[in-house]
Amino acid sequence: MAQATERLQRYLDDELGECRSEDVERRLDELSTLEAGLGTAQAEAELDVLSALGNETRYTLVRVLVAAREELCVCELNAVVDVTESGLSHALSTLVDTGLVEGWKDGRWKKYRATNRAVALVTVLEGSVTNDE
Amino acid sequence: MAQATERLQRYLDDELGECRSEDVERRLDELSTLEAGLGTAQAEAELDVLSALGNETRYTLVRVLVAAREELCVCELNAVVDVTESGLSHALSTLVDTGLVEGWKDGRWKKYRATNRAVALVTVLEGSVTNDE
DNA sequence: CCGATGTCTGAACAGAGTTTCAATTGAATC
DNA sequence: GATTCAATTGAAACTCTGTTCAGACATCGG
Repeated sequence: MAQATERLQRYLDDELGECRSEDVERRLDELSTLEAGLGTAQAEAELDVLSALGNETRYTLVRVLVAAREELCVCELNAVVDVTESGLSHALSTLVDTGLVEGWKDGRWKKYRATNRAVALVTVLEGSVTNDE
Repeated sequence: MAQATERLQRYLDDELGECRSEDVERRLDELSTLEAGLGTAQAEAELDVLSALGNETRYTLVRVLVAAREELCVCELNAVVDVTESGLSHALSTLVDTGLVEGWKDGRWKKYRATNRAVALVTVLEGSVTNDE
């Protein structure tokens, strides 16, 4: 870290023309402020959501549920993904934990539907990734 | 899968009152249509974006770059995350690959800034996760 | 040129995340 | 109540990903 700070000093020296150690301090402060931004707890929650979606099985499930615009039974979802029934159950469980999906029992069947959060994310993602690249 | 199809038949039987094998076929078709939705290639690209963001180091970098609203030097980003210089480089590399960040050389320094895609995603994510849960 | 500095790349290891298997729970039917 | 069926749970096996280490490449100043 000491090494890195020296490099930052040289960089700021380049940028500002000159640079005292107090300038380095200030910049480090600014950077940690940026990092703090929203609370740590929230950032963690967001990260959980992202890593939940960042898996083929789970993302497929979410996309299907969003596209369906209605609840689907586990036995229907089973036809959509290529995992064991148990694997499907695990996947749905973490999706529920991250608030991307909600499920309830209906007789001996269990149904799941996408939450608003899931709809928002999938929508933005599709819109954002369509454009470039 | 044969087992699963039988279950789906029983389910549709429950739902529709009665159910022929052609009804099962139709439902399976509908489900695979939902799954297909947008092209496979696009879904893969989206998945890449999500798994790129679903990592603490990379997500922190993106959040900082989005919050900064300007380009930052690698030597500055190094102060924000807790990885080796090499690790930082790898992280930035996959972010560039997924179109979340763009970088260019400026003399002997290298600068990175968030893309519109990154801004859109982080914004929605923060908005969506703040509300409930 | 030569050394120093900034950043990147590839291979290897460690660790985390996914999937499966086996066993269990809860609900419906007989 | 016993049985069947839908779905879940926990643990184990396997896979994949993230990080580091070592070395390479490019740029700048002497």
